[in-house]
Amino acid sequence: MLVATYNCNSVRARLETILAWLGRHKPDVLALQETKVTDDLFPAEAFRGAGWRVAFRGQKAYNGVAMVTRAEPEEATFGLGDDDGESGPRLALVRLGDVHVLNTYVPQGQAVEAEAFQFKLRWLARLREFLAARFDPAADKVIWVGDVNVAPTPADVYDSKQFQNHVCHCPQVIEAFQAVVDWGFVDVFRKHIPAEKNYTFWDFRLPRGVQRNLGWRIDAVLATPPAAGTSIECFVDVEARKASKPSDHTFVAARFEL
DNA sequence: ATGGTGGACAATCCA
Repeated sequence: MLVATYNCNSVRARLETILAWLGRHKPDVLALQETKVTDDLFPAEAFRGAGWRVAFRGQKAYNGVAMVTRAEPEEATFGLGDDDGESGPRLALVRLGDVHVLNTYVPQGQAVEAEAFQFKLRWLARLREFLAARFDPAADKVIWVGDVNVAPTPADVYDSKQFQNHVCHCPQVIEAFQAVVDWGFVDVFRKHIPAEKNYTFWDFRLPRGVQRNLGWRIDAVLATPPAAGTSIECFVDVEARKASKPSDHTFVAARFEL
């Protein structure tokens, strides 16, 4: 089973890029974040016409998640389930047989002194509760992918010192993220890819940022031990970030013997 | 030196 993730920064603007990647890699699941479109305007027919199933939950201009799958999921749900739909466009969960694939777009947080940062910390705490209420990490096969907006170690950002107070790298956010991981996840990305200058995101605003590799690892692939134990590879499609009309993130994928 | 670009969507907001 091949599971992939991509923060597309508008599914409509990146539709051809996404369809080309699907055709090339034929994943079982592609998790998308920042689709930036309401459900009535989501380009579902473009995916279905190319032979894919797609489930999505979005809103106008911001956020939005989608799950593109080869087979129809037995279940597809959205949101953390503890609100009035606020978290829907940030979390998708599908079940394919006994495998659960979770897709999150964790709030970015804006600045450490902003209310949005407290919302981010609470959101991560709520995610741990969401998992604990539904799964047993020792028994259930759960694969968690997505834009987690956290670079959890100094090796996960090109200049760790410069970003000590950044919402994606400061000690408070790393602690909040680690609490979710400690619920029961193995870092499948790190199992296969060395902790040196291997990133998934390069800021649009830095001149030649990709060529200079001024990146961050803020897109994640994690899994509970019963699923992580079967992973055989993980890769970042850096070439896709260099193509015309890229997102600032790129595709990350992992293969499991599931 | 606190910039830069990209997307949505219509003046800025978010990243």
